[in-house]
Amino acid sequence: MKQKVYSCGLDAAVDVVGGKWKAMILWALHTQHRRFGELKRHVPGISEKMLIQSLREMEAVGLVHREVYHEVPPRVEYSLTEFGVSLNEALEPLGEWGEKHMRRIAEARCVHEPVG
Amino acid sequence: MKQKVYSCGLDAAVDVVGGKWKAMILWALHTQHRRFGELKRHVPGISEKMLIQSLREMEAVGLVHREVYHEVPPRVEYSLTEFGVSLNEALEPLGEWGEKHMRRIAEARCVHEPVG
DNA sequence: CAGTATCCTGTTAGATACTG
DNA sequence: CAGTATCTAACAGGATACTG
Repeated sequence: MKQKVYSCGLDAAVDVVGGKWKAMILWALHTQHRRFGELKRHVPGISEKMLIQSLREMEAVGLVHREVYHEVPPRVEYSLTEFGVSLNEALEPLGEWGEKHMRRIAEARCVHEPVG
Repeated sequence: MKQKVYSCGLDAAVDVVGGKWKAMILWALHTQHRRFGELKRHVPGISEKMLIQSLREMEAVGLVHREVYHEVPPRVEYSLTEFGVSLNEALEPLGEWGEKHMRRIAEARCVHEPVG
């Protein structure tokens, strides 16, 4: 990957939480730390591939902490770092906005193909 | 497009501001209304295709208003609706977060291919 | 349980050329 | 100026099968 140059803060933020799943994963971690399987249940529709991929990227940026317990069966717990918590807080207003206008958004985004 | 069902507010919000450009376009409109060409200059790197496409989608959701002036040469001005303004406000903390941690993010996201 | 490894597809976005 | 049209590349993401 090339040197990234962001043109504004939003650009950088979107680069980090962008994609279909990261914001939701972050949200799922905002109260407690969770195991891989737990997360999978908490983010409905996500595949194992996308879950681990998103987690790894967020771990690389320092948003998420991964703790391995060497037990049988294996246990791995994911949690937010301080950095992750701060991002989550920054994301909160957006989440509320989406919540509030969900119906309107859903309606606007499903009537794309005119009937007939 | 199928009926959309969002699993949370963030999901819905990301569906609306997602992609590479929309958040930045919204931002570029947050102070004043702007013409097509102005926007292009204000969102560095965007192609005309992506600009118009993003604008149209945001117009369809009601975030952006498009005003055509029948002059020669043609003039079209884009501005935020009330709805767009509210989204922009919800986006502000995220923008600030990105601004604050830009360097860290850029560093974390460019060292992907190990040397040699 | 917590992943990896492939293969495959649809969508996103870039390039280029053209128009009212 | 403000777009449209077309083609193509790249990537995100899904499906499926396998592993320590």
